[in-house]
Amino acid sequence: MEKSDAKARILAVAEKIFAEKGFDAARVDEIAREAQVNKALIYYYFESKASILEELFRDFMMEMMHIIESSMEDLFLLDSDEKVRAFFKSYLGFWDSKKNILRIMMMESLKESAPDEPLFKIMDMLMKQEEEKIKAMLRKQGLHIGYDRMEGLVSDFFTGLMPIFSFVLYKDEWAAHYGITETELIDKFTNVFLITHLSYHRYALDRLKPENE
Amino acid sequence: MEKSDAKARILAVAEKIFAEKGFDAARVDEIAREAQVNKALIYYYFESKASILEELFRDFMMEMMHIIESSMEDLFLLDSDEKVRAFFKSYLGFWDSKKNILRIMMMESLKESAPDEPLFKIMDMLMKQEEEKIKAMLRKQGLHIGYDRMEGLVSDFFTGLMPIFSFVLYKDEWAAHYGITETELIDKFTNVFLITHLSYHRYALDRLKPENE
Amino acid sequence: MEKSDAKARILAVAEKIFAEKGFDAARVDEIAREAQVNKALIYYYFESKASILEELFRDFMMEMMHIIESSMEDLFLLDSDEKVRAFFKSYLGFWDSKKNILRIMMMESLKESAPDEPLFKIMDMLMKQEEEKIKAMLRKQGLHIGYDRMEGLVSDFFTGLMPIFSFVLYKDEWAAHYGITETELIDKFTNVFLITHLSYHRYALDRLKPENE
Amino acid sequence: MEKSDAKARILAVAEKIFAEKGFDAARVDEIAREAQVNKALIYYYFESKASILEELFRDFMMEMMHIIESSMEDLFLLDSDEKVRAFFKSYLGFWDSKKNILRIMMMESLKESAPDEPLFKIMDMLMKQEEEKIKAMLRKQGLHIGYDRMEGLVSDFFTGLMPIFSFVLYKDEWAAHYGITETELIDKFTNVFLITHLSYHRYALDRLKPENE
DNA sequence: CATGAATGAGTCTTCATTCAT
DNA sequence: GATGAATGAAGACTCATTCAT
Repeated sequence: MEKSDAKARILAVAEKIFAEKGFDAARVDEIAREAQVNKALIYYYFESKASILEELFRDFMMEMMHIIESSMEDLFLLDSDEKVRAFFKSYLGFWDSKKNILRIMMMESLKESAPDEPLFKIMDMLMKQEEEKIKAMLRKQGLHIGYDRMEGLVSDFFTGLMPIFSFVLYKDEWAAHYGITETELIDKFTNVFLITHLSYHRYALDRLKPENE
Repeated sequence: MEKSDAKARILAVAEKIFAEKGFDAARVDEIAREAQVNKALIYYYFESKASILEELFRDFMMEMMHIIESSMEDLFLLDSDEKVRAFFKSYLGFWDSKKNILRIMMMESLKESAPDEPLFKIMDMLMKQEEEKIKAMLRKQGLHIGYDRMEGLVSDFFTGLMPIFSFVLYKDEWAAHYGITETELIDKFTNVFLITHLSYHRYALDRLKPENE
Repeated sequence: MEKSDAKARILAVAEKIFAEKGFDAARVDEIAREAQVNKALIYYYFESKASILEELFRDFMMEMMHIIESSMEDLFLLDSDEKVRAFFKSYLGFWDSKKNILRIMMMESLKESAPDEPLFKIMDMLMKQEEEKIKAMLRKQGLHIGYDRMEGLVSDFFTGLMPIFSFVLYKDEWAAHYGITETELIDKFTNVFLITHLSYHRYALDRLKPENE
Repeated sequence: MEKSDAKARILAVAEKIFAEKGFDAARVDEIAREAQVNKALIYYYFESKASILEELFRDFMMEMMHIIESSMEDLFLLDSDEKVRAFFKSYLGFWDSKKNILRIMMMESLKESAPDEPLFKIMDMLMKQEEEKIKAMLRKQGLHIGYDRMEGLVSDFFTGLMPIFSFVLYKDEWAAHYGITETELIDKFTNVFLITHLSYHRYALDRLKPENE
């Protein structure tokens, strides 16, 4: 039940072109040309241009779900700075590999007329998973589960995910604009992210400790 | 040299519609209709649909320049938590008032084919200003100007501006999605932002102090 | 408030082409070409191909209403065979001048998925008018208004209007197929129609007369 | 040489869909779907969409020929009103069973660009048969064959066949529109038709009788 | 026979832009 | 300034038909 060659090509090319010029500026003709299929074939596999986008999103969500369920180690249990940095960089790499779909998603979600916000769906998937880890960790450390869940969410979204997504999406242009190599940029961002975002987790944790009150 | 009424109306409506559906999905007809002007009049004032966008961006940049030069107090010299919070909230309010143009800018800048990246221009304007403040502050405290400028930039952009921009752009949907009032959401974001982003500034500063080595 | 030249031309050509090949087989391109207007201009004046048809129908109905209200002499009060024949022929001539729209209407109304049946609307308009004439006539002759209205309707539609419409629509081909001149054909049809359809009116009338019971 | 199941299904479904939306608006895809055959199979059995229509017409004509030759009693020899009415109703029932193909035929024949007019072919078949009956009848009654053949044709087509066809094609909508049951409608139409159309036959016959002058 | 995939040539409709007044 | 009309060049989508297996 693999996707046919042509269909897969259409999806791949559509993803690329949507990312390049945005959904609305993308042309079905161009997708057909680059995917080397007859334009009508696109409509054999998809109801409309919009439904290509939907399938792209759906596929991505499915993949995300599987990945999140199966792996995604716990950032906060890594026991050395080195390990934390290494893990974070591989995490960045993961999102970097999803760059195109991420870009499309963000462009679409910025429209005020946008629908149910796939961005939030990702967030929810990510959080459900993290929550369990945090709970487990807290239990191990003998702490009560009393943290401010909503604030955690706010932090993870706006000062966690958003910096990471924007980094992935802007890093190339940034590197070019400010004359810095990608490697250096990744290093600096890693520094900065670990200091900023992780300081929230530290803070949240501190708030829970009995001797802290 | 004030903008004529009609022209101003065109710009205002265009900004609204571009923000709602994105530049490419916006229709000149719709702009004309909502602005209550004849479609041809748009072409009397503007060369093309794209040049409406350009003027919108240009105007915004001009305004930003004036605002930055004239005001923009120094977040880091405010001497009480209360004052810092109050200032930050008014800062959020400022960006909130620029929401539409920000939205358009982000949508456009996410296109891989995007041009000179107005986002970076804003960043540059903001930084130039901050830099001077920081230098002044450092001088006053007798510290050498030796901090990692690029890292500061990375931090300010990815963990400062991006969280703020995304907050402004997503807060309504977020509040709706997670069932929280806007006021509460602003509060929580303020908490989180001050903890995360400011911890970088603290850290950067610490790195400079002699006794810190 | 006259229809602009171009719009009128579009309507005229559309009527002709719809009649020639049917609505579905008619091509907007062809209408544009024959009407000597830019194809896009058609969409400046009309929402869609279908709405050209609707306007054609609407205009026709309006015209019918006016004509029916203002004129339409009473066939049954004409006092000599000659006059009846002459009137009937001019009546035929009237429908002949509406041939195109009639043709389109019939084609469309034959579709099972057809909507509110413009054919019946015509019928209703025609009947409302005739009814009054009949009532007046009966009153003058001192007869009770007791005729079977529904049967009258059935007669007028299926053995009155339908023969007339089909005559108008098929007469040319008929004349060609059976090798007869149009004039002769009209004569024969007039004979036949006056014998058949009018015999119903005579019969209905007879039924009402007291001595007839 | 029976039609294969699939082929028969294609023909049946095509007939239904052509009748519903007209030949031009009917889609080969839809025929395939409803007939539960692969679209390509349609092109195995038929050269083109048009040739489905042709086969439908051809089959219908064949059937008509057989029916006409074998049966079709003589309406004018039935000796009581009751019998005439009963025969006429069964005649209506026959055409009602051919409703779909009739509908298609009429729609197609209304196109000005229509070809050889299957409607006239039916007419011719019907007439050839009737003619013989009439001749036989006349001979039996000792009358000369001197009637106006063309006028008879005109009558049979425009005030015989057309009312019957339109009755069959419009009766459902008519009943719905005028709020009458089908049975009642059939009764009324039977009344009306026998009065109108048959009065022509009576008239024609009268004209032939010597004592009639 | 049967089918999933593929395609050329449309077909309606849209849209930014321009013209004439 | 302002407008109704006009237009070229696409744009998304369709459809009868064919191919390969």
